[in-house]
Formats: sequence, structure tokens, C-alpha cells
Amino acid sequence: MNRKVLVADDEEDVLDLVSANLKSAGFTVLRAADGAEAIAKARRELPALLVLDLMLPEMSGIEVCKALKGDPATAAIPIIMLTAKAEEVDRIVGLELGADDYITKPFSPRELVLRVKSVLRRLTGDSDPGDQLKVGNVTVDRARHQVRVKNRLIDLTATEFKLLTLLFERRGRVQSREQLLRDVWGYESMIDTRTVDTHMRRLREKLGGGSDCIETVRGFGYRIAEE
Amino acid sequence: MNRKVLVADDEEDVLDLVSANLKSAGFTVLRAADGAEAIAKARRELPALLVLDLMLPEMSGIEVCKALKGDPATAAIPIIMLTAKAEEVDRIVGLELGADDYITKPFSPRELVLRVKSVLRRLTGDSDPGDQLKVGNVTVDRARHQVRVKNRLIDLTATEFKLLTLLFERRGRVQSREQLLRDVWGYESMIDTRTVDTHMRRLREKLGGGSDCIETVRGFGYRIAEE
DNA sequence: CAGCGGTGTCACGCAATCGTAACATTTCCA
DNA sequence: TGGAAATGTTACGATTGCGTGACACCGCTG
Repeated sequence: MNRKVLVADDEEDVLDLVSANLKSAGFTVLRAADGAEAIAKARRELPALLVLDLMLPEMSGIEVCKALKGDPATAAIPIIMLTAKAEEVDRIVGLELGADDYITKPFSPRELVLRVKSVLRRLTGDSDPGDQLKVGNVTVDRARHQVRVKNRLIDLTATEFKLLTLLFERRGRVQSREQLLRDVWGYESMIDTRTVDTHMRRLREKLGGGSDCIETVRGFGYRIAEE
Repeated sequence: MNRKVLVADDEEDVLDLVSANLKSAGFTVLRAADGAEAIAKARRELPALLVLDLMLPEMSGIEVCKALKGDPATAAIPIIMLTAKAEEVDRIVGLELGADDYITKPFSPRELVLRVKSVLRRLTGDSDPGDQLKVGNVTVDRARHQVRVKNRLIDLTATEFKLLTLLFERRGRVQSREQLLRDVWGYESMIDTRTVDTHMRRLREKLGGGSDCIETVRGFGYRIAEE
């Protein structure tokens, strides 16, 4: 499947941020700094999706959108619009310029990645293997919020699920309790680090035989075993 | 077969966009900028289908619809309505207006083309499985705006219908309350996420035994059961 | 104008879930 | 080998999330 995503924005910072996040989500990122470049690259590379800033120098995102949607060769490329103000959304939506989704700045990179995946999933008709994380006989399906051990469905609570997902995403790397608290519970959680232990125990219990993949690294934290 | 499609919208951009996409899908496109022109061209050209914006200057899409459906010469022309809000859908479909289908803005051009093809196919007698979503003993018919449980017709409100349809389209995947608010209610609805709960409850109530397919995923949102 | 259906919000209560402390066990190193 | 530190385990009170019923609002219709 084509994993190329073209990102068009005139701000270097935005471009960097978006690129980094899309890359870590497994996409190949192409960049464009203005409208003309965006159109040229879209025609040449035929990306799976285009993230397009509404405000571009020279040629606005709207024009780029129209140009691409008007050309049979590129009309099928879905477009996600970036827009600065919420008020503009009204206008865009009213005009309906053929974008497939919109995000208003400021946006969280995580949100963008989710949106990109969502749009691609919608178009390619469901199954997105990128949302399946598998280690040993344990499979995590993020979109469905389901965990399976040897194809048997395991019922996890919200925190357990988030914890397991995070560990799977960072498979092989040790995660300290502090890190886990920050990333699973939130930025300023005033929660005892020992709480993590309890949740790990519950996870292991529920995973049963599948819990082999969770390793304790004494003095540091926890880690998911590499294959 | 007649491949002419008449598109009526006062926004130049929308007209361009829709035309381009329909053309690349193999249709011959006629354009109209207001209601009077739409009626005139429909009578003269007898297109195979009419895409009609609900909000037109001078004469609203509703009036155009009534006029065409009231004239034996044009009554057979199927009409797809473009509308901004979900609430309006109730009055458009199934009632005396006689529109054959509708699309709520924002829509992707791709979606429109699919809908046009679907309506045409339906008229030529071919069944169109794409319009029927079935899970368990619950069937959602998007075009007719109808929901059945064990072949018994269920009366849903506009919001309930859109909510259910969205969940069905994303069967298996968990939808957060925020996502549902965004996709069902609109982009910047300042509505409490708990409101979703209430609508889910009403949905379940109305679906009765069929409500088994709606699963609550504690801490995340809702999901339609697979199989 | 009153009645009505559709909608959004609120308060209550139950049950699942969470966080913590206390206790048990393992690991490591002097 | 013994003791301290780290981790596993257990139990329990506190919290949270969600279902439920009630109610107010609003546009529509007769």
C-alpha cells in the first residue's frame, strides 16, 4: 500500500513537526513549501494523501485544492486542510472545496496522525494493518480497542489498554515508571509510581500465557521483549 | 443510456469541483446557478439526474424540487440534495419533497460521485448493496432513511439516524464521544460530550432487542459489534 | 395559544475501576 | 549469608464512568 503523504506548508516549523510525527507513524513524508510545489509533487509522486495549509504564499490552499481535484490524475488524492481559525472552517465547509477533512490550528500532532489514518481507512475500505501491533501471541488492535492472546479476546480496562499499547509502541525500549505515568496517565499526575506495578500485575494476570513478552528490568522499569 | 447530470449551485467553486469530478467519472455535466435556471434546463435537457443545493438564491432547492416533481415531464428525474445540516434531512427525504437522496456538507466529491452512481443504479433496477448496512438483525438503509429491526420499521429522529449510520459505517472501530460529536453534530459544536450518552440511550431504547450490537467501551466510547 | 416531538443538560446512583497502603517475595551486593 | 532495596501480591476505600430518569428549551403545527 502507498504510504506516501505530501505535506504543504510555508512554515518550516510546522513542516518539521508534522513530518516527524507522520514518519514515526510509519508514513513516507514528502514536503512542499508553496502551492506550485505542492501541485508539482502531487502530480509526480501521487501520494496517498495531502496535508494542505489553507494559507500558502502565492497560491492559496483553496486554489491548490481546486487544481488537484480538477485534474483526473490527482482528483482521487484525499486532502486534509490545515486552517488557522475556527471561523474559517465555516467558510470552507460552506464552499465545500473538496477537502476530505479539516484541522484547525493549533492542533496536536497526534490528532493529525489520527485524522490521516482515519481518512485513509475510510477510502481504502477498512482494515489498516498499521493499527495492529503484534508481539508473540499478543495482538493489540488500537482502532477496535481489542487485545487478543492466541486469537482469544481479552477484556482490558482503559488504563490497562493504554499502558499495553504504549509499551507495544516502544517495544524493546525500557520504560521507566515515571515515563509511563507521564505518557499514560498525563502530564502532571500526582500518582505514586508504585501504582504502575499494580497495573502491570493486572495486565500480566489478564494476558495469562501472553504475559511472557512483558519483562521487568530491575531498577529501571518495564519493557516488551523483541521478537 | 442518458449520462447527463444537472448540477445546481450558486457557488462557482462548488460547481467547478462537482463538475470536474462527475466528468471524470464519465458523466456529461450541465450547470445551473439558480433555481429558475435549474428548472429550465431540467425541462429542456431532461438529465438523468439532478444534484441540487438546498440553499439557492431567489428560489430554494425545496421549491425547485417541488416544481420538478409536480411536472409530469420532469417528475421522474431523481434528485440528490446538498444540505448543510443533518436536521434538515428529515424533511427532505421520504416526505412530499420527493428527493431521492441527500448529502450533508461537508462531503467529499468522491462521495458525491458514489451517491450519483448509486441512485442511478437503483433506478435501473439493480440492487445496491452499498446502501444497505446490516449488523445482526438491524438494517440501515441510507437512501431511504429507514432502519429495520427484524424487518420491523423503526422510527428514528435525524440525529439518531445519523449517529447509527456513522457507527455502522465504522463497524468494529471504537468511536470516542468527541469523534461522534464532530462527525454527527458538526465541526464546532459546543455540546457536552455526555449528550452522546443520552442519544445512545434513546437509540438503544428504540432498537429494542437489536441494541445488542451497540457496545459500550468504557473509557473510550462506543462501537458496533462485528458479526 | 397550547400541545408536541426533538433536543441538550443535569442530578442521582450503581458498578467497574483505580490508587494506595500493607504485606510477601525476589534480587542483589557487601 | 543476611539485609536492604526493588518488585510482586493482596485487599480495600475512593473515584470515575456510564445508564437512567427528569426537565427545560425551542421550533413547529393545529
